[in-house]
Amino acid sequence: MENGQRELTQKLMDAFSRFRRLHRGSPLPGIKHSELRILFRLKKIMTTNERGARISELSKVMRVTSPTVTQLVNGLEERGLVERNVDPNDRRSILVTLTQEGEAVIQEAADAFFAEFSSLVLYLGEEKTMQLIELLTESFDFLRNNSHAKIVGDMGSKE
Amino acid sequence: MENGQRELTQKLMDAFSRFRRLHRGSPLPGIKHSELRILFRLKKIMTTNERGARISELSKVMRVTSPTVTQLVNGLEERGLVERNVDPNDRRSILVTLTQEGEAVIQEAADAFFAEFSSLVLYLGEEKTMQLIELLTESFDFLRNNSHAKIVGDMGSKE
DNA sequence: CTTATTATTTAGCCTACCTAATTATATTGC
DNA sequence: GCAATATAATTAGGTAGGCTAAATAATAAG
Repeated sequence: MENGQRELTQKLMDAFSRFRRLHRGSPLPGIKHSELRILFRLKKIMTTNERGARISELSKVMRVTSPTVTQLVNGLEERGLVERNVDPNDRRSILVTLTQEGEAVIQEAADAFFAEFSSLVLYLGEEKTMQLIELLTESFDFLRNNSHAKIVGDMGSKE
Repeated sequence: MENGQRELTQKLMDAFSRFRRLHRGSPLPGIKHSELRILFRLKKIMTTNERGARISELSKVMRVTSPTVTQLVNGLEERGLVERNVDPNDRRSILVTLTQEGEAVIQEAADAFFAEFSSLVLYLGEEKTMQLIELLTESFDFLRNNSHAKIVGDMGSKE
């Protein structure tokens, strides 16, 4: 591989790696990003299905395993942001629903979340923001279509 | 907030969220992604400075804390991929160097590891890649410092 | 009615980071 | 020259956000 290209590749990798860490700060004190993702998903699902979402449904749509969803729901349930109810039609399943408190947190968090990104948009300016969006999208599409499944896909498969 | 701005923000959030999911994965069996990043960095630094890299130098350039670097170097040292030596000019510092085994691992891993990203670099081209790196870095630094108030435009001085 | 399948949970582990405090050395101010 | 301060690295312990394998419970299939 040519030298300049190797260096560019390395810098890009580093940039991606740092970037991944951005999602770790909590947008709202007392609530984790992963928990917020559950709440947002739940809200979305409940707009078309009032009965709530099954663990497996959340797991599938969020692309995480069900034990992961279970844990997150545990935390949210303890704080009264969601509720668990056995599905009467299939008692193996549980239906997770948002409580009023959960709704309130979503409202609050959405604003904080949005504020963070919108301040970035202001900081970068319109032109750079559009560039960034375009480049991310382009990269996403390329990597998705070329999923050689090395860096991007599995390869983390435990042996 | 103005409307176009709001839409830009929304798009940026979407792009980030989609993009983040792509960046997962681990390197070759027996070596972690984070360790490989150290090795690559070390190799690069050693091309211009044979004496090796200080922990603080790696920490700075990789934008992780020095305890993190220490831990990673520990693991690599145990497996004989790097060596620690006290800097004779400043005995507080240690100089980390690649061993032959480390070089070998890099060789072995490099093609597989770089393949995905380097194909992206080729796809985007040099100019767009550099743009992307810069924008990601800028965004990272901004969001990390999380200073919503400061919208000062000092866009200089990277690295 | 036994067996297989499915949904969720429990237990325990992993990566990739972090902060606070400690240790060892260097640098500065008097 | 030496006490105070600053800096480099390490140690100790924690966190977020996952994961797998095995256990539990309920349903479906033969």
